[in-house]
Order: sequence, then C-alpha cells, then structure tokens
Amino acid sequence: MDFNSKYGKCPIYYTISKIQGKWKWVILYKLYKSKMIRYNRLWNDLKPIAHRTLSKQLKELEADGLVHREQYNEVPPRVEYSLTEDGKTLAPILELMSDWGAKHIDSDTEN
Amino acid sequence: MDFNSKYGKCPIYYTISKIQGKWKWVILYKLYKSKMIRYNRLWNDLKPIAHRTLSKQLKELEADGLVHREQYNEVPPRVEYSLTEDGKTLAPILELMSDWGAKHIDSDTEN
DNA sequence: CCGTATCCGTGCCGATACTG
DNA sequence: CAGTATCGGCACGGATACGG
Repeated sequence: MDFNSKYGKCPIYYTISKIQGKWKWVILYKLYKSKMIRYNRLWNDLKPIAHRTLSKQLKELEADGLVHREQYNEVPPRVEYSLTEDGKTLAPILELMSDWGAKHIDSDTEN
Repeated sequence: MDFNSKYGKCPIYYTISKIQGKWKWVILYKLYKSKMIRYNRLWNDLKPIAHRTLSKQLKELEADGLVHREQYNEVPPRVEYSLTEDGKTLAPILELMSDWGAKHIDSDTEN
C-alpha cells in the first residue's frame, strides 16, 4: 500500500479520510433518511452535538460535494440540507452500517 | 435520536463509535483481504503508521471481539492476526467502502 | 520479531456567547 | 432561525527508544 500520495491510493483509506469526523456518518444517515431537513431539526435530532461541530461538519460535507445546502431568504430564515447525487451513492454503506450497529447493540449485554 | 445511553440507541453511531480510529477500517480491510497476516507485514503495508498506533488499535479491535490474535512461541516470535467470525460480518461494508473510494479517487482531479 | 514506554504536539470537538 | 466567534481541554496519534 502506498501512502505517499495524498490519499495513499488505498481506496478505503480515501473513503474514511473523506468522511472523517465524529458525526459525519450520522449526519449523512439522517439526511439520507429525511431526504431534506432543516438545520434546527437536525440539531435537535443529533443533540448533544454542539452548534460549532454540526455547522463545521456540514460545511465540510458541502465542500466535498456530498451535501447540498438550500437557503431561503425568509423571515425567519430557513435552510434545508439534503444529499447530493454523489452523496446518495453512499446509501448502501449507510444502510449496512446502521444494520450492523442494530444487530450488535442488542448483543451487547449492557444497555 | 437518544444519546443519553451509552451508544445513544442510534445504530450507525454505535458502529462508528466502535470502529473509531484513523486506521481501524484500513486494518480490518487488510485482515479481511489477507485472511491472516503477521504483525510486521501489516506494519509494512500500512506504513507510515507508528508502532504505537498499530499496536493500540489492534488491541482495541481484539478487545471488541473483531480481531483474533494468535501467538506462536517461536524464535523469532511470530504473531498472526485475523478477523473473528464477528469481524467477518463487516465484510460487505469493507467491500463497499473500498469500492466507493476507488470510484471517487479517479474523479478527483488531483493525484 | 513483536511489541510497550515515554513524551509530546495538534487537531478535534464541546461550552458558551453573540450576530444577521 | 441559522449560524459564527472565541476559548480551552483532552484524547488521539506520531517519533523515538527500549524490552522480552
């Protein structure tokens, strides 16, 4: 494996590097399930996430072309987030990750 | 979504929390593809990873029951790592992540 | 060969307060 | 409502050296 170039030519390393951050996968999953969701709704669903964190990770996802941001100049302001076409290609991974987690939460004795 | 309990009852959050760490997905992928691999081989393939990092993440994966460690008391010592049955259930995700990365590395203009 | 010990930088992330 | 600004802690991970 060659890590000299930026993403090391290791496909899976590229993927996890691109979607790094404690909440990014969860954010993507939420957007995937909601199709479209307002900032505050997202924030409430993901609480206890901090504003700064949510905002920053959304911005990064947007810059990476995975998330689309639509702003309506109303009063009060409204902003809706959704997956881009590129972002939607992650859907199978999101589903599998969620399924895997669901199966293993149960088998954990605690909780 | 409820994050009061340890894993917040959010399956995908559980998954990424369990497999957190800059290299864990790559390590798992390597083990998946190799079936079984010696420590030094792994270290070479993942270079520039630090010993401390590789060792620690392997230990955590072992503690989480995803990776099996087999030690042979020879001279020189030999240790082989492989996926447990539980670890193998991640295979579809590993495949998809790798595929996704492969597709998107190409479409990145740089590199 | 296969790690652990030690030390240390930095980058992520959270709390809180403030703005258009 | 939808964020940004500022500040700070701390956990993660890297370099290096040493041990079984």
